[in-house]
Amino acid sequence: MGHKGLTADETVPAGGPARAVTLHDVAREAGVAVSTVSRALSNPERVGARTRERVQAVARRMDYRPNRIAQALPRGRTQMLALLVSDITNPHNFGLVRGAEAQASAAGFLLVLGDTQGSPELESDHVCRLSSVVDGFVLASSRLPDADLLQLQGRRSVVLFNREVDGFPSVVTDSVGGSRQIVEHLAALGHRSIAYLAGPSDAWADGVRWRALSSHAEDAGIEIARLGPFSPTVDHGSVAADVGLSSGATALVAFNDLLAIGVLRRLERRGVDVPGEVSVAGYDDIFGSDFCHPPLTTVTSPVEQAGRAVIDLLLGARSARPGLVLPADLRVRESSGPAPSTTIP
Amino acid sequence: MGHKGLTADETVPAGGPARAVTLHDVAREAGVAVSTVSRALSNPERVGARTRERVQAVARRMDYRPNRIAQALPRGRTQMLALLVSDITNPHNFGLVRGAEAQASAAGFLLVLGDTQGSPELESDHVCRLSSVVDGFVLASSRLPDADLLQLQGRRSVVLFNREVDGFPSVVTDSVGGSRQIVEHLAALGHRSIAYLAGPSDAWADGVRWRALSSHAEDAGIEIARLGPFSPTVDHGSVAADVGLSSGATALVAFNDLLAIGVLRRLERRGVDVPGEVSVAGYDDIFGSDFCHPPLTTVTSPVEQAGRAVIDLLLGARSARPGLVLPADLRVRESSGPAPSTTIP
DNA sequence: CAACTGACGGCAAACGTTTGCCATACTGCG
DNA sequence: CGCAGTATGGCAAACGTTTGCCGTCAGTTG
Repeated sequence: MGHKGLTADETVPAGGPARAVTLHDVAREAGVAVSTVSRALSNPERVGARTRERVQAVARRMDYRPNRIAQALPRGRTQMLALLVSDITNPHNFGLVRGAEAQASAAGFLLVLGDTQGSPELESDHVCRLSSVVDGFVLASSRLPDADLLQLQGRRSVVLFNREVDGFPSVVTDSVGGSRQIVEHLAALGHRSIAYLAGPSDAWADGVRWRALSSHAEDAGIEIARLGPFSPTVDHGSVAADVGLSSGATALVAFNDLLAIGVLRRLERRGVDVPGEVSVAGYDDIFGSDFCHPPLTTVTSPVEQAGRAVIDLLLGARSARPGLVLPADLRVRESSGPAPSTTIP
Repeated sequence: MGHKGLTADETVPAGGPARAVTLHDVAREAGVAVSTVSRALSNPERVGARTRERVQAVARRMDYRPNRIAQALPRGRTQMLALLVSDITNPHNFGLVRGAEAQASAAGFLLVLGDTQGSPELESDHVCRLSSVVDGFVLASSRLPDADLLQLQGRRSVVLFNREVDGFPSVVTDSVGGSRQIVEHLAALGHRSIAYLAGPSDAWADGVRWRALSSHAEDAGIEIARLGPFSPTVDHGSVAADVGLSSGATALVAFNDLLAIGVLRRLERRGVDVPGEVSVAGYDDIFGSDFCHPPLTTVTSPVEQAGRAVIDLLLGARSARPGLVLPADLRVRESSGPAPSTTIP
């Protein structure tokens, strides 16, 4: 029979997937047992220098690549991690995904991505299908009930992003600090009445943001109303804008930038002057927030760093502490300005 | 020892990952052989009705979930697919990822995501690490040399997105049609000199777009220059804008929208009137192209559909033909207008 | 009633690794 | 020279599944 598994100069244009080189092939070629090859490659000090050299040379020459699936079985670990996000098309998640992918990849792990589309059922589905495949989960903005999370934690390690549950390592952006800054900013501009355009009620961040906003508003003697909930998409910004405007508030704070940008677009189309008649602010500082019209005042957070942190936590790196809160700072742009009443004294 | 693997009402707060229920457990409980359980679940007509019922009931009661890794070994297929993109933070890819994830997931496949950061080495790296794990690859905007692709195809099935190589199934957006429409549009507005702000020279789409633009420009008797290459990011739009402007062209066509948006931002900051002094156009119609300032004239394409198509192709669905070209249409917005010389006759 | 047929269930060998344990051979020491 | 101790390499059993093959038993047919 012909050679096979040479350094890959064979041309197999139509052929089915050529069988990969296995430990057995290398062992046969090197004249040793498979176990020896296995050790020579993954546990080098366990085998004599002479054989080690020879085996490694043969393996290199034959272009041997361990089969990760086969490794995973006896090891019980797959070196794969899952990242579940609620909306893969939300730019907010891009940075998270990239940070996580980079960090996982640096640690020799593969990242499996899942899009839960904001549905707890789909999320639960994904978790089930993945739990025999991955060593751990990153659940970003998870909408799973606490009980389900607890149960999952029994089988796999889990890290939460932008959600806090007792007993879970998590990374969150400082929504309450951000909210405080929003309120202070609006208060300083003379706003006395704010409308919060809420996100999905099962989104953890929605509750946190609302509570922080309302408590700080109360402290500052500012009226605040919660409107919605609205789907956090640009499209649904239209409804939100109309509802917000009719509430009579002079400032609209949206659950996130997707919604805020939608609001901005709607207001522009309706001919409402921003920030002349009404100010708008959001959360996340997503791609586009800096060049929409007018540029959006929003709470920014180091999301790529969050992606890395979340993987570190999952991998049990000492450097990452369980309850990491990433700083979130208000970035003031042109969508917020003095309250209308104060401009006409 | 206590029960284990019951329907999951056990609370293991601190415990290590509880061992999962296996075929053996079910077999023992049901008093049959493992092979019978296996068949009862995945090949039901192969086993008698009475036993089948019983086994299935036991499996359900014990909450048995097949271990995908263990299944993959004898089957030789993992039911996982890889999607490699050159830049996960490019909004253009969001739709692709979502479409692909949805379609894969619908077919019972898992999607492994890789970010190659535009580097052929990183791409090759990912491919190696993934090839024992996934059943197939989607390479989006791959920068791998043809030879490497051919070699990979020998081991795994491969589908290309936005790149065409002989012998490979691929999905591309109709860059040449889009380019024609750009040139026609600009010509109709009186432009006589265009600058193409090129992307990375190893990007397949860059070559296609440039050739299509220049050939149609020639046909229309329009001057066209290729400037760059530029990194296709918003940040590098600044350089591109300056270079483009100094070329004296009245219209700038950017390699993609990321670059185009960067150009727009730079021009606005420099006080250059768009489209009064210069028109700008791009490709992809990404998130943000419709609300940047001014809204960008660009070539749009059904990218989520592309994501689905690419998976269909990989899975060998009959419905998807090997050389799929998705329509790309020019979306005219405010960033393009009459050439300056024609407005002052 | 014997022989044939098909349905059904079990045994065991894969799949490609890892790893505990054992046998051998070599080292150095008394 | 004999012994203990150690370095080295091989055997074989896992890991959890799938699947080819075979035996058994019931049902059918002549």
